[in-house]
Amino acid sequence: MLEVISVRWLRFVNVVMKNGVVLRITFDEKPLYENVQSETAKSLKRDLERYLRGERVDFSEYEVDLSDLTPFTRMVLEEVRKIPYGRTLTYGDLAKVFGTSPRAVGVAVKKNPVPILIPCHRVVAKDGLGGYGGGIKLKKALLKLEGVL
DNA sequence: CTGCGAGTCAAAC
DNA sequence: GTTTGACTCGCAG
Repeated sequence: MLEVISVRWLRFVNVVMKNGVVLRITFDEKPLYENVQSETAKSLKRDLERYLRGERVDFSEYEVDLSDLTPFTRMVLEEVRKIPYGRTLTYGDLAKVFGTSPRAVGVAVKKNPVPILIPCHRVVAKDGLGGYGGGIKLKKALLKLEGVL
């Protein structure tokens, strides 16, 4: 079963779920037509709204689909997922964990299909913010929500 | 302080 | 094979 959640925030946060598993999250100009049925979807919608209001929320229980990604990318994203609310790591920190280069880490996190659930905005450059797929202003806004910056 | 070159390595072509 | 990054480091101006 396919479900869709759409939350207004800056633009819109659109979430697509299949059988209770989150396939992807995108930041769009327009909302998607919502279809929220399962308890999981309802719960995720509530959690998103709380999170975007600035409350501390833990998304680690939601299942995400990383099956299209390469093993390396999956590994990096799973590590990113462990970064706790309000904390950040640098690309270099993660590179050290895997014995790879900061640049390779950047390439990997850029492929994150489910921002927020996998908090790739918590990965920053050593001096500065680094980039963000959905635009740097989003990254800044998310970090601000969490009280970083 | 700022700028630039080189090193790095997974992915995409 | 070659090119390209959501990076870093080091070293000149």
